Order: sequence, then C-alpha cells, then structure tokens
Amino acid sequence: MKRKPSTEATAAWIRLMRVQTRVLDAVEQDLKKAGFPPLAWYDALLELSRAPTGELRPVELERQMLLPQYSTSRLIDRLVDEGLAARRECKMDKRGQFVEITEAGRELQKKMWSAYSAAIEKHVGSKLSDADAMKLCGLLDRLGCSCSEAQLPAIGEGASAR
Amino acid sequence: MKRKPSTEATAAWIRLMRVQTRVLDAVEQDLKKAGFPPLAWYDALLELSRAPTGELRPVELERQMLLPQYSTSRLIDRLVDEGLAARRECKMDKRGQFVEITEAGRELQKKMWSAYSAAIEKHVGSKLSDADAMKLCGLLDRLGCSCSEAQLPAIGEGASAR
DNA sequence: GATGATTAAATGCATCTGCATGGAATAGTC
DNA sequence: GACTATTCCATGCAGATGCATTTAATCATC
Repeated sequence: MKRKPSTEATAAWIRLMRVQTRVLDAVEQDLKKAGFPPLAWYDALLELSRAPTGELRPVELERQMLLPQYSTSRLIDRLVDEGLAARRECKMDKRGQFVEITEAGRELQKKMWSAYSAAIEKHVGSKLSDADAMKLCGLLDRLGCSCSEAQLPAIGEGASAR
Repeated sequence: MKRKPSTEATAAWIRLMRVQTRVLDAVEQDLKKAGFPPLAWYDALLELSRAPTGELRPVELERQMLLPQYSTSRLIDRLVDEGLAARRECKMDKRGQFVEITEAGRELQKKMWSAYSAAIEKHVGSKLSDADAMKLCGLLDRLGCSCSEAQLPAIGEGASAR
C-alpha cells in the first residue's frame, strides 16, 4: 500500500498546508498589530450578530464554528469576561443557556471587520483575480468533506473556523 | 477603507481556512489512530533524514520547517526524549549543536510515510485529478508570499510546515 | 412516573504554545 | 584586545488546547 498519492496530489497537500499557515499568520498578525483579539472572537461575534435575536445556544455556535465543545465553552467565557457577550438563562431547556451579543460586542465586530477585510484584500484579494478566486473556491470545495454552507457570504462578513 | 475585498476573494479566504483545517484534522486523526506522533515529528525526521550527514543545526531545521525558534527547540527535546534523534556538540561554533537522526528515527519516518501517504491519497488525491491538483498548486502558489522551494517533492516524501 | 440513555455545558489536568528573557559564544568595530 | 552588537539555543511563565470526566436536565421506554 505504498506509493499511493500522485506527485501532484502530494504537492497540492503541501501547498495547502503551507499557504494556509502563511496567509492565516499574516492576517492574524495584522489584526493583532491593530490591537484586536484573535480571529476566533470575530467569528463568534459575527455568528451571534447574525442571529435574528442576537443570541445563540452554545451548541449552535459550536456547530457553526466547527469547534470542539470545550473550546466553544471557553471562548464564550472570554467573550463574557470582556463584556462582549452575556450568558442568559434558557427557560425551555434548563441544561442550556443563551449567549447574547452585547452592544460592545457588535461594535467590536464591526471595527474588526474593517481591519479584517483589509487584511483579506492584502493577503488574498490583491493576489488573485476574481475569476481565479472562484476557481480556487471550486477546487477547494472538492476537498471539503461536503463542507457546504455553499452560498457565498453576504457582504461585510467573513468567517474562518479555526 | 471599507468594503475592500471582493466577494470572490472573501469566499476563497474562507474556503482556504476551512478546507485546510478539515483536511489537516482528517490526516492528523488518521495518523493518530494508527498510533503515530504528530505530523511535525514526521517533518522534522524527514528533514534530518534528507540531510547528507543525517544531522542539521537547529537553526537550519527551524528555517526548513518555518517554525519559531522555541518551537523547534522543544520539538527537538521531544525527539531526543523518544530516542529518535540525538544532540551532538558542534565544534566549529560552540553556541550551537547538531541534531542527528537515529536509526529508530529513520525507521519511524518510513513507517509514518506509509500511513501518511495513504492519508494524503484518501483526503486529497482521491478527490482531485492530477491536472486539478496542479491547478490548485498554481493558484495556491500565487498566495504564498514567495514561498518557493518551488520544485515538486521527490517521491516518498511530504512535508507540512505547521 | 421510575429508570437508563442521551444531551448541554463546565472543568481538572496534562500538554502545548507564544512571548519575553537569559546565558553563552561569536562577529564587528575602534 | 576591550566593547558592543548579534547569533544560537534554552527556559520561565501565562495562557490556550486536547482529553476525559462531571453535573444537571431532558428524553425514551417501559
């Protein structure tokens, strides 16, 4: 069972690992230099702000963000500590709770998007034509284990799942 | 300076983050289930085994693997603890040292490649034609901040830089 | 409506990471 | 050759992560 993957497949694997690491690091660094928290915080705030009522169950957030349960739990801790979100009792299911984004949370999300979008443009957009970006999407989607949510994101957004 | 990146660029960014995470996790899980250590160990062992003398300076390893200095230092610690590599004195420069791969290290690298290559085939190769894999390489390379080492890897290898 | 299985969320513990600093050797400058 | 700057590597510490377990509530079945 040796010599399985083609040279091309192996090369693609290596590129995928390297380039993602590079680009992610670059974007995270830009955000950090601008004084912002990690991208995961942005993702969580975005999900919360998108929710019609501004609140989600931790389990839902977990599924949206593709994060392990304990990781979500602790991320929420930090958001709450910083006053960006608040835990609310869940009356229908007393095991659970709701996490609600605060006004400060909404503001931070918007401010971060400004820096975040600039970083995306700098490290991705400026290096690829729109047509090529779409080709890249298509190829990457083939690798995604049915990771749909296929639609392109609405404007003013962005997510990362990391 | 708002609304900078195109929808396409943003979509590509999201795919890149998500798909890489998914694929990496899948491959790491396969390796772990087969009882192997993390991919970073493989990368280090591969670099060492490729060196003509079977030894490298930590600084060189660091550059090859694109890892922070302290991270390399601790990775070497673990390899040495497990008997996969050994530290050797460096006589030309007494600040430094050499790290030499052991026989056990070479064996582990080969065994891991067997599982690793199968995982690459399963999670990448089988989902993309060779032609598409090359297209993907081309697009990703455009994002790499001049992350050359452009040549396709020789057979029986693979690296990841994470 | 009691009982066992399942689900929601938190947390203790060991490990890993990032960051900053430290010590030791070398290189550069005058 | 003394002095400063730089390079190589290790490490203390704080925070983050993975894993397993715990607590509490709900569900399913009888």
